[in-house]
Amino acid sequence: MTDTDAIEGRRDRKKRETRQRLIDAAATLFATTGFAETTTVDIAESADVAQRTLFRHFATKEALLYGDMDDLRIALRAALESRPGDEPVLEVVRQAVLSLADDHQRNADRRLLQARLAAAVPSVSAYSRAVVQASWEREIINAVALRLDTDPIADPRPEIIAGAAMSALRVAIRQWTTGGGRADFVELADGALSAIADLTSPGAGSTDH
Amino acid sequence: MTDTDAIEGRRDRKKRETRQRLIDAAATLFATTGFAETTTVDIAESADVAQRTLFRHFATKEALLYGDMDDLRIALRAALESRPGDEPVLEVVRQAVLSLADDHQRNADRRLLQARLAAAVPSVSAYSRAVVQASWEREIINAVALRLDTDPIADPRPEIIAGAAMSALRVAIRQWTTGGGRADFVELADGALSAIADLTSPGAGSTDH
DNA sequence: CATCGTAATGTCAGTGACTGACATGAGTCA
DNA sequence: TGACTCATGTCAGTCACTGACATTACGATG
Repeated sequence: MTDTDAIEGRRDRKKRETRQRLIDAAATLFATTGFAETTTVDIAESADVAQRTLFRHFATKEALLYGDMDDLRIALRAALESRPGDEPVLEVVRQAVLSLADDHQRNADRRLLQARLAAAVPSVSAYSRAVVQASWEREIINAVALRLDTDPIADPRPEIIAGAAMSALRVAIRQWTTGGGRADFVELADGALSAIADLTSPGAGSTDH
Repeated sequence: MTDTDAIEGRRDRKKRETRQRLIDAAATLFATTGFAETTTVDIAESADVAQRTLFRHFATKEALLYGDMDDLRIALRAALESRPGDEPVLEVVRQAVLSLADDHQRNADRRLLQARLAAAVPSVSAYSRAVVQASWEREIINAVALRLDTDPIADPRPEIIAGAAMSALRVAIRQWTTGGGRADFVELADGALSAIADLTSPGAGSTDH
């Protein structure tokens, strides 16, 4: 189905399982005991591995909380690449953001935990912004630059479009989190994204109080 | 001149001086020895205080590197508030970003050091994005919301405009840093900011490869 | 199936950021 | 001068994270 299933042997499977046990153990402990209150030794013991093994799988405690985010970034990239080449850029970005909506609905508990900890713990907030969201932003920048046939280093437009999109996404995530994950993420995202389109067509950049 | 000079006594002055000595000692050591290679004990000794005193002034090692950024945020706010009420929002944001340009030209060495460390050290990058830049972004969001007479929590437009502006600012800072601080920051910022205006008038959000 | 190389994990002993508790001394104010 | 406050010093501790080395489990190869 994907491209990473090149006949996985027992060794690779065990490694992947250990990694997943660590992620799940961490999420459970963070949810019940709190982020700061949970030590990496606690998590390692709960996953039945040595602390050293934990740090071979994850560089930081924060990375452990967001351990399942690589899949999400890959899904985002896939969504960006799957759109027809002549589709308007904003629509491509919209579809990409909506691919994240799907995930949030399916993994609501985990995403809510991450969002709540990001709101409460500075180091988690920093990781979320500077690592997780920045990686999404880079995917969008590259995809937009490709479609505009431009150099994302010299031309600021891809980065600006991506920045606006990420802000819309953050608004949607915040509203979704505030509502306890009960609201329809697609609606929220569409609402925020439409504000970008409003900027690009009417003169919303001028006075209108 | 400002509003924080409510007759500063000797005690407050000494506290401020200690804080400044820590900032300068840290910058010097970071520049000569490297960020990771410099310990907080080194910095404290270089500033002739106890390590405990360092951590009473700054919560983290990263905060120490960006210890002079509060002034910058205050300047940004002042720039946002000083613009006439009927000025177009994008022009207000432009003036605010340009107020940061002034500072970068004046404190080029310090800003280059911060930018270079942010590019090289993950924890510094995270702090820069999630603390420093996020605080600027909040200032812009609030100012834009005020001018659009809208609620920045419910209405996504202020946050999206601020997100686009922050992306433009990041592009300008990156280009300025890449050029060793020799380029004209105002030109770079104007170049990046004009890409926002391009989005709001012509149909740059559609196909145009 | 025995063997050998390799990759994952365990063990152990650090380093260094950061914190709480308590002591001290300088600055301020009556 | 004397009481009071607040910045700082001292000290001991916790915990995230790392390097070095030993060990065990896989997997390929004869």
